[in-house]
Amino acid sequence: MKEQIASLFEAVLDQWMAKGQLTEQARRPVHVEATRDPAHGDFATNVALLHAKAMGVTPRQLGEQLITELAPHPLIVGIEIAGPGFINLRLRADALFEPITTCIAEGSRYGRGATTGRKVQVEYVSANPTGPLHVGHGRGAAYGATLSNLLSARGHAVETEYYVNDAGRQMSILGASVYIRYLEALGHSLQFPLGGYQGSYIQDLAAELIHTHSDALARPIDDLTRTLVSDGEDTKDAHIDGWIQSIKSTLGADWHIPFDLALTRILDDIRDDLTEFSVTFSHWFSEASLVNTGAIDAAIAQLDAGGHLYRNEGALWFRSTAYGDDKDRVVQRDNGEYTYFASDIAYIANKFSRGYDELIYVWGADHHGYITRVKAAASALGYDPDRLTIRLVQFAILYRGGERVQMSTRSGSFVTLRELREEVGVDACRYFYVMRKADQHLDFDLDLATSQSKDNPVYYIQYAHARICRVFEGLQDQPPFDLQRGLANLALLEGQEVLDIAQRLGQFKETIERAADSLEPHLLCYYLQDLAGDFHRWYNGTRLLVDDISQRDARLTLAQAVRQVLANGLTLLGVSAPEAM
RNA sequence: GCGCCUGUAGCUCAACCGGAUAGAGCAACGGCCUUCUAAGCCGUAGGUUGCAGGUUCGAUUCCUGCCAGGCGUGCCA
Repeated sequence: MKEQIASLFEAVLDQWMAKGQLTEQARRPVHVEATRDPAHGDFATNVALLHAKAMGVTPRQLGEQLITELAPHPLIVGIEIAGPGFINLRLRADALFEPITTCIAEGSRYGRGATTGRKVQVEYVSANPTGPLHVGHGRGAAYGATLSNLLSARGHAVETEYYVNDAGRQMSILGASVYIRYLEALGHSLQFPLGGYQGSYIQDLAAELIHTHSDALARPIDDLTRTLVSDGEDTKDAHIDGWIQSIKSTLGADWHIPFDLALTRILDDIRDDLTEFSVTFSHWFSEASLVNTGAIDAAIAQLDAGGHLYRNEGALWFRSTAYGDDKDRVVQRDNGEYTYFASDIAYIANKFSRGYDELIYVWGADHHGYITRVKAAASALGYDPDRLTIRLVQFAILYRGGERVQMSTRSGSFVTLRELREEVGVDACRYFYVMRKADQHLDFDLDLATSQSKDNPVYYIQYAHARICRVFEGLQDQPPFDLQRGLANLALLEGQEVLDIAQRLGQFKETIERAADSLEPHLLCYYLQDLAGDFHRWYNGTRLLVDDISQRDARLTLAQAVRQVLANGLTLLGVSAPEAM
């Protein structure tokens, strides 16, 4: 409907341009919006305000001219100029019910856009597989998944990806941690390194290693520790690196046994964890594959050929300052090892080579400093950095009993995503994570999320859905519901509440578009809360199952449309739409 | 120091790429259940949108400066 109205105005602007009254430069797109105040009619546009100055008349004068030249439309029954120059339009009552009809016709597809042909990749979570996901990863997971759903509903071809950091130093530390725990469990006396992974899951993995390999992997402790520097707050990095080196050289090919065990088990755990959270990926991309296929060498060679690299103090540097970075970045250390950033560069090249129109990265807010260098790398590789979008997700702060829950990875006292899910449930968890703008801190109130009370916004929406389901259950003793009869009698619907609902239903699609285009899923949360509120208000004052069959079915048709949109919206959020509560 | 983000009701947050009287929820107060779930609804109260300028018909929104808070600023990953 909006599009129809807008095109009427566009046609007038076209005429003006043809007659030379309006220049290309001064022309603005026509924006039609649903009014907030019923006194302003049903729809309004500010075209007159936008073009008045360029055309040398007052907005109200231009409005008058627009109205007289506007082609008549059978559904527009009122048109007037108001305020500083808004044009308010009033539609025939049955036209306002159009969203109901469309919603019923399209069902679960209602709200989805036509295929855009745009290919988008969303990479998110991508947590190091060195331990279970914690609550910080949870927000990125919920945000990325919901965003992907929205982009898909928007009509884009969406692929999702988890980048597995299975090649870096952190993974070596993980493998070493498991191996040291393994030695410990076999009775060797040693001090577990400060720089190792402390969590109890490491001991579990060591126990599994004993189960499968007995003591076959054990080596004399003195051989392993001979060259180690002492462990301490200042030397823990050197200490654990020493361990890694001695374990690798002593174990030789057997090193991959504890390493692969740890990687496989933890990655499986992460995958299960996310699946239970309704978060799945099209691809799991291995960083190690970039190493093995020579992709890193190739990418670095490409940068070198382009003159973007130089040597300094033995290291190889990328001149990212040429693209606005604060300082140049090392891609290869003086010891010959590539940095993590080198993998990132190869990964960027790999992604672009797969033909996506847009690459979206979802990162934790602590990665803020990496945006510039990654975009710089994309530019230096010859790609358009604007096709690469990076969204930062701020951390969630948990509150329990009004107190902030302290979390520390080091002490192992962090809250895992799994624990959070089990405490508050997937539905509340998914909803709470995305209900706020991603780049803002999120106060996650555990008490509120777990409370089965009216204060809990996710229940408010689900309750509206369940209520509608209950009404339909009440039909059992009555003549069956006839959808066609309902659609034919929509004109019997009365009251401002009904108009509000119909208007809201009509905004579902544009809400999805807006949320997808701005990468802000929280808009959908607010929309669903508003729609649920519209419904509760109507329901409270209107009995649906009345004796008059025509009236009854008209009301049930409206209820059905609301239920459909609530279900469609909740599905996009990864939240269930319960039939009973 | 530099860079980015954020300042809106007592609290947590909205405000449709500049629009009409800045909106919800919670907290406070007062009402509504013999009728489809009261996990609901209605009403009252609550604001100089951090401060000061600028741009314009119009600014919470855009620009500048200041104030306050957060994050980032490793040959770490």
